[in-house]
Amino acid sequence: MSADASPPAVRATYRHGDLREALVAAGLQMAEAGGPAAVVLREATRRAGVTPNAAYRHFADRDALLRAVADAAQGLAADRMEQAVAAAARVAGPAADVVAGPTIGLAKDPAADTAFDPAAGLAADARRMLRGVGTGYIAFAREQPGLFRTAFSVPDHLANSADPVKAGALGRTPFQILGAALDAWAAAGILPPERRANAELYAWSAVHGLGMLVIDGPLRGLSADMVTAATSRLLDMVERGL
Amino acid sequence: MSADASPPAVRATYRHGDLREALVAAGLQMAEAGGPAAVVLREATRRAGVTPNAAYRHFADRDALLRAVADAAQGLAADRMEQAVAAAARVAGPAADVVAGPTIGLAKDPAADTAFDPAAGLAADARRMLRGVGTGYIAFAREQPGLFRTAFSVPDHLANSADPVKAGALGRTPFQILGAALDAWAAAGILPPERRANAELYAWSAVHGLGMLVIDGPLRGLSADMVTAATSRLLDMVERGL
DNA sequence: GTGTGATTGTAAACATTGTACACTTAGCCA
DNA sequence: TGGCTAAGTGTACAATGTTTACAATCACAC
Repeated sequence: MSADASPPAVRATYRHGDLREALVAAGLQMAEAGGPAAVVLREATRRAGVTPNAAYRHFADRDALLRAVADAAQGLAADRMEQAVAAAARVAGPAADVVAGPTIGLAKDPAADTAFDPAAGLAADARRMLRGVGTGYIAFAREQPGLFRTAFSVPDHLANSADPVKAGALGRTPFQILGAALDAWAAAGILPPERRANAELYAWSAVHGLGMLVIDGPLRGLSADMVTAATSRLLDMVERGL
Repeated sequence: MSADASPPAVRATYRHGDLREALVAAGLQMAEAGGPAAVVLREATRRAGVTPNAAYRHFADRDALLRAVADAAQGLAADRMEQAVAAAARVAGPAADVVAGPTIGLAKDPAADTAFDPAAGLAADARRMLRGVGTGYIAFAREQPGLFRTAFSVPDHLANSADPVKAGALGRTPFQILGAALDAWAAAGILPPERRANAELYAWSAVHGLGMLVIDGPLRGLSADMVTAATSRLLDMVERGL
């Protein structure tokens, strides 16, 4: 806690330049270290080298600041998820669409095998994609518990799930990334149309629940290996049950 | 916020009698109204008719009080779950040998049963029980969002999941109630033994995730019907995927 | 250029909170 | 009866969110 990143932030000009951004950035730092409760308005202004009240020119109150920080955190979560999805796709290699790692046996049509059946290829891709989404989500929860809690336990509405302020570098929000994976499932024919509606909720619920329980719920303290295994098995359950 | 339950609580005796209990009770009230963040130590002492510092004779700090409140809230959750489990069992009709309540040891002699296929009866009972657990959990989240958040998002360890202080009136903690339902699944042969281990985590994750998302996550604002439907479909997924 | 008005920041102040330290009261037991 | 000790009180302090009044600056029409 001694030599922190930002120096007292002495500022020459009267105007800050982009105080709003600076406050959110400071908020992210604090959220990273201590979750949503650690996002304190005065400290944010301090780090921005500004008087406490200056924050009120950009945010109605502390809660508004916290929400902005939460949105930014969701963007970071989206980045981590995109990364995991990309990694999962890459694992497949150039040609082989063989199942990755812990994917349990769920082959539908035993006729289709390696390369010939295009539908099987689509299905394998879709499964990989969804696993990537879940893996990335849990990875973010484990790697950045403070940001995770900030991102996903600050009250918000479903209607805002696609708000661009929550998007990652690639322009998609976590919810949209998940939705895309489920669309892929539907397109590949492994998710019956009648079950596509609201499937986000179920998949998200499962993974979000694990994330919360792992980082600050009754399941805290599980070893990394246990969490990895649990994630894998949870995803198995989702795949089987969707 | 005007005429609150407890009068200023004027006290004749110097000793309070059971201050600890009074503080937890006050904390529960506040948690009910505003979640964990609303549990404020000074206000609790105020409601108990006592000086702020008196609380420090019973709790190391605000966090210790909050944890005690969370434990009590888990007990209330357990009560709601037991109720739902019992209701689910009752639905089965008088013939069923379903025993609600804390009875976990299932019938040992499969011969004795009303239906023809005893195994099928056991399986149906087990499914009903698990659905009851999930339904009760979500019902608690919806009926008491503040208590739910307090109960299940205050950091704790898995090792404490069976701590009697978290138990409901029937003596079981939420985790134990869930575990009993899964035991019933295993006993009925609908949960392969190799999948029984840690199955609590997956089932809990799914339902807990839905609970969190519904009450103060991105899914807040869904109508009651939508939540009911989502709960049912989520439980379908769990049943299919466990 | 130069006023003029809206933006953005500052100054001072207040109620509330968690918590430490030193004290008092009263229940209990030898 | 006397004293030990648990349980409450009083005072105090630093920190936080937030309000109200004021000052500096930018931006732009003239």
